[in-house]
Amino acid sequence: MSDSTAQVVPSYLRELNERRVLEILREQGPAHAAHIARLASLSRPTSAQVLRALVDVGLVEEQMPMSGDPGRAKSMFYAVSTLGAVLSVDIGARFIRASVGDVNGTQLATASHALTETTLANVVKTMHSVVDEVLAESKYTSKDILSFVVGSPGVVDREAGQIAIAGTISELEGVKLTELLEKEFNFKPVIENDVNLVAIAEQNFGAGKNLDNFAVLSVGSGIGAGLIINGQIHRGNRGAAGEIFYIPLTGADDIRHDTTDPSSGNIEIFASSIAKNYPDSKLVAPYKTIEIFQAARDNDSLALAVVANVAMRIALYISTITSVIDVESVVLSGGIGRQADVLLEEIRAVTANIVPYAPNIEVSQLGDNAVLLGASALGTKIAQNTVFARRSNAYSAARETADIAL
Amino acid sequence: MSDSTAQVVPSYLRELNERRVLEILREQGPAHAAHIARLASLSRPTSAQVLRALVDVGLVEEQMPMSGDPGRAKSMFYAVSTLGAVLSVDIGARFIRASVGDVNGTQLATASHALTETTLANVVKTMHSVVDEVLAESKYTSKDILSFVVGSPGVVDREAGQIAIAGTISELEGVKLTELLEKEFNFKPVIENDVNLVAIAEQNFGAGKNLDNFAVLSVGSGIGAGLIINGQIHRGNRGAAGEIFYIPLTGADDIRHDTTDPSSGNIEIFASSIAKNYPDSKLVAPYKTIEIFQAARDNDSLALAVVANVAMRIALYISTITSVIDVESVVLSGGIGRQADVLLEEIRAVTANIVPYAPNIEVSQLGDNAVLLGASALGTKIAQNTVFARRSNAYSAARETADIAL
DNA sequence: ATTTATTGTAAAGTATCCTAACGTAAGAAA
DNA sequence: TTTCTTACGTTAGGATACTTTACAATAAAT
Repeated sequence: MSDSTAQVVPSYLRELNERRVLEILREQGPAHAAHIARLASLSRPTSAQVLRALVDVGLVEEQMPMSGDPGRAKSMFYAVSTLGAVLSVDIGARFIRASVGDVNGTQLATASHALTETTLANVVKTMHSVVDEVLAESKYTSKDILSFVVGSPGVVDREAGQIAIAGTISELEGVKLTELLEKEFNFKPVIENDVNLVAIAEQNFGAGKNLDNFAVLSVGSGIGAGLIINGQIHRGNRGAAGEIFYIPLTGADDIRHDTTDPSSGNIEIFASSIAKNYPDSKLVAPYKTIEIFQAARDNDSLALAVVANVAMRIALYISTITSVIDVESVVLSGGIGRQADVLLEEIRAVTANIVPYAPNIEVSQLGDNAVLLGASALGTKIAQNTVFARRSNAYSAARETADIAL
Repeated sequence: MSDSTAQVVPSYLRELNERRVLEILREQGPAHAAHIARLASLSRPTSAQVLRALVDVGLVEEQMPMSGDPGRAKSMFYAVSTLGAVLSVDIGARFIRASVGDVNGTQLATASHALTETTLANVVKTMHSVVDEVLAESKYTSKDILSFVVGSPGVVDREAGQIAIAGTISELEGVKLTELLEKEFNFKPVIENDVNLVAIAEQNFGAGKNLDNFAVLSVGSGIGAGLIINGQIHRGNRGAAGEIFYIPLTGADDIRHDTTDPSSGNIEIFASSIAKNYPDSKLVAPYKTIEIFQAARDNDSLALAVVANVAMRIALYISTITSVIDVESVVLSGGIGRQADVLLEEIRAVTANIVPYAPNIEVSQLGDNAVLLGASALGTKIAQNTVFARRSNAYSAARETADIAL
């Protein structure tokens, strides 16, 4: 199945060890050869040799002796971060965000531009302006781009490079985004579902840092999930994994039928519909999601009723995800999900009532840039592979492209 | 995450190649050295050397030159199958089945004994009798056992080696099955959920042979799923993946509340409840599942109504699984699922109506022994690892135990 | 000032793989 | 029948990679 047909030759060992050393250098920071040798379980001579090779190729920088620890004068080795730029873009329904980072994952610039209208033309135009801004701020130019990851709502068809069920930005539907953006930006983008990127972000920087199996449940104008299974993002056979709003859940109909509504309105509509039962509420129409949650924190009766209903529906989806794949943790994200601190206890209680193995349920701490963070984590991996592959032979380059699945 | 801390040394290459050659030999059958060299992308000298090492260790057998093909006289190499026995047991609600196979996956003996009452004592007793029978027939003794895989209903806690939600055999609940069976049979068993084993069976011998992502939906006295994700069985964080009967699906309540009923009765009960609306039906109470399906094939009105209802509910579960993990295919199994040929078209239609990315839906062709086949496939892998590890050094043995996850 | 700890490098040894070349054998072609 | 072709297995040589051992260099500790 996953048997590579590539030859297993001695040079493969060296490649494995070079990748290993580079990764250690990136994760643990600068170190000298003997230290690397210990971390990588290599002998000192081999460690030095591997480092020399990485320096020759420009992936690692050597800083000549400086004092510090006991022992003989020794060089420090750094993973080079100036090889090029990692460009990330988040196409949201209301904002387009972008960031530029280096190969080691450091963010250099971030920006967010409002998306005034959700036409394709305007999406592209806004992308240009926000990308120009972050590139300028980062001091990189488009020629330095090593990877270009774009987060988008909808189901991403990776073969065709297009969006299938775009939801909140319906004009994206059926557009060959890869092709289009490659023309626009002169660099082939990797398109990825936005919730999947949030999951990758949580895996790298958030609540999923040490978890092999968890889900991100994004609740906002629509509802969707991103799954990390066995330490890897799970896209499914056609990229439609996590498209849970199609599940015919008892009592969850209003959430799920709301997905094509660009406003995150259905909470607001629900509030209107039950408002008359809560005359003592201080909330007044038109109801706004944020205000409702704020009022709930102040124990407003209408707000609490609305929030309880949301909690119930979120619990239903969490229960479903757990029942199918039994994750260790579910992280709530998205416009509504990130407000879920008010209803966390309720969600936990309802979930525990439905399923025997309730997961941990937490609220994302990553903020508005979660998609960008994920895009950038993915982009960093891609960039590292690209750079590494440049100096590798054909045989190992083939292996790497296969690995780019992340 | 999955970074092994083990050293990457030259002998690791040899190990990789030895495993590769052995696997080729097991899958493709006997071959001579030059042929293996081509299949494994090795040079002829290396191929010969690897084979010699495997012969020395007893994993491979060499048959001296025989005439036939063109070219110089050449030895044929066989993967040795007489290293020991792979024992598999399927604890079902009504039957306990067992089989003995060799390391290469060939079944040597199979038997099935009725489980007269579902007490723990009787389960153990029946296991003994059926195991004794297959061992005797296979000509192996308990000393030859290399792996012992037991399929059981319920959620398997692999740490504790016990069953959590046993469903159809409630007496298994909370029993430390690993410990108990090790005492009884003098060999430590690997306990695995029965539906998971069906999934492994389908992956190895059935509809999932070339698929990386598919699910087995087992419909019988209860309902459950087994998931192959990324080519691997997915057990979930606590072994509860696929326990889908907890999902609060609209209209599926009767199936899901039936799980503790040891008879596969709910179809029969449903038939009784609507029988009065179908006076022209030739079916008479008490209704039997098998008879209902048979009658449906003859277009009996009551049977068709019952079957349509079952189809709808199955479609709901398939839709849910697909929405969460987007599998390529769903294989129907279990007492009712395997009768689903009558309702396949209906299931497909309803599913396509609910979800945008409906999977292929098929009926299992594996028959009553599916659990055993899966247990035996899993057992074969475990046994191969055990045997291989015996001759390996400590460093590689550690790697293998980690891999036994399958 | 000496000892101790630790680094970097060189040399030697071992393991792995490959290619090239050779001898052998069997069938095909002349 | 003899020669050619094909294919196998093996040996030899060369390349790569990792380890261990040994030793010089250096800074901190004694």
